[in-house]
Amino acid sequence: MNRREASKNETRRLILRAARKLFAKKGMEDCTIRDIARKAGVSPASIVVHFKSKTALLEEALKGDIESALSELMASMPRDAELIDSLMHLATGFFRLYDKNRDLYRALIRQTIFEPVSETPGISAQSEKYLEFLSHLIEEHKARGHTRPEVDSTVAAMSIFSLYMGALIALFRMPETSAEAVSDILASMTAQCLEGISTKKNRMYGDGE
Amino acid sequence: MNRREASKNETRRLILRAARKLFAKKGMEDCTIRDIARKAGVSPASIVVHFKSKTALLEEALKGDIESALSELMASMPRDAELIDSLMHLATGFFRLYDKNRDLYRALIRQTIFEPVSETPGISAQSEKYLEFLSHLIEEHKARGHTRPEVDSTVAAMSIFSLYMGALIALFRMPETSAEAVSDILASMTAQCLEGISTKKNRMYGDGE
DNA sequence: TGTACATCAGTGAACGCGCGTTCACTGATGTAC
DNA sequence: TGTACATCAGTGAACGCGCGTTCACTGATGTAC
Repeated sequence: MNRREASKNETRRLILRAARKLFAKKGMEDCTIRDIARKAGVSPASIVVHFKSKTALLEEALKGDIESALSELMASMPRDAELIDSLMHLATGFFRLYDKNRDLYRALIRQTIFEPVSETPGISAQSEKYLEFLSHLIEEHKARGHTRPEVDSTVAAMSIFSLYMGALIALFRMPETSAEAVSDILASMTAQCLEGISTKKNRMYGDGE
Repeated sequence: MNRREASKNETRRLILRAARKLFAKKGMEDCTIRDIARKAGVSPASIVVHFKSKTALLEEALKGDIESALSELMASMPRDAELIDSLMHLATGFFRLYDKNRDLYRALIRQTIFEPVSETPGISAQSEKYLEFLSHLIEEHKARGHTRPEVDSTVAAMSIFSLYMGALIALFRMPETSAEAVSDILASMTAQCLEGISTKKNRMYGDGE
């Protein structure tokens, strides 16, 4: 690495450090690019050169926390547990993370969730990774005979992710509700989804059993 | 009603009409409050008096379409159908509505979905109404013996709504994907959720049967 | 019914703000010879 | 190794834009007597 590149990275690092502090302290809306520039000791124009927009900067600023949370959660997965327990381990872990600064994570998710995938490569890659992990988890349970063999694990992963998103919306929409309460709701929904809603005689499974 | 009130309503109506046209034509971001004021023939300040913000104006502008779509869909529900068919009737109906102007509905949902309930009374009331309708639908199927009696219909309604939201996110995130394709994905997820994911021996239901 | 006053919807211009963008520039660093 | 030039990260000031807000105001409408 060049000296030039090194100093570029250093500037980037300074900006990110200032951004993390200021975002955490004042929230997304209440701090400006100029504030962050001042704190980082760089020019506002420099921030725009390094990061496309304030949203992109927020994305980068929080990326590390999200990634390390995900790694930790994956590493601390309960072994040989029921599927519901594994899923709730992951979900509650994320809720706890978001609960540390709801406003900030709400801002992040609101800005990114409805954007075309191409606009938010960072977050998209993380979601994709998470979905794949869920999918593998289900395949694993299938191998152990705990999941119906005719279940498409990709579809199941998307379903579980959707339930998680539904709970996340509830978390952000109801500021007075605790993360634990939202976890409990999600647990109910997930359990129900795993067990099924229709009666036996109305189900199509079991044909091949 | 006073003449004063009548003229107030008329102004409001003029603003909404102009807003609907302009929003539909240019999208949320590309038209300003001043544009709408000009088209409506009123002062920009007048819009702010009538509506709290541009987002609130968008909400009001689209409210009618959403409400009438919901009424129509409820009225045209297939009678004595499978639960999955009823659910997909509703979901595809909404997807078709949103697909008429994805950018506009994306803007609406993005601005409202993560806000505290108190900030978006209009949309919140509509979601609430929809959730209740789903809940009743499930109770109905329970009475017909097609839904497991121990299923909590409120939780089930939230689950189904979450799956719908997940599909909606997909619709907005993937501009090149058709509404039909998203409907198909949702159908898979919903069917799976109704039938269950875990194997029989891993299920807890049937204790009381 | 008529008059005198109060109310209030709407006006239009101005304000301060943050945003992304632009631009000419500086000066350290890299590179070709 | 030394020199002369090219590159490019970063600067700081300015721009135009849309936003919500403010303000003194106008004039039609409502109301009290």
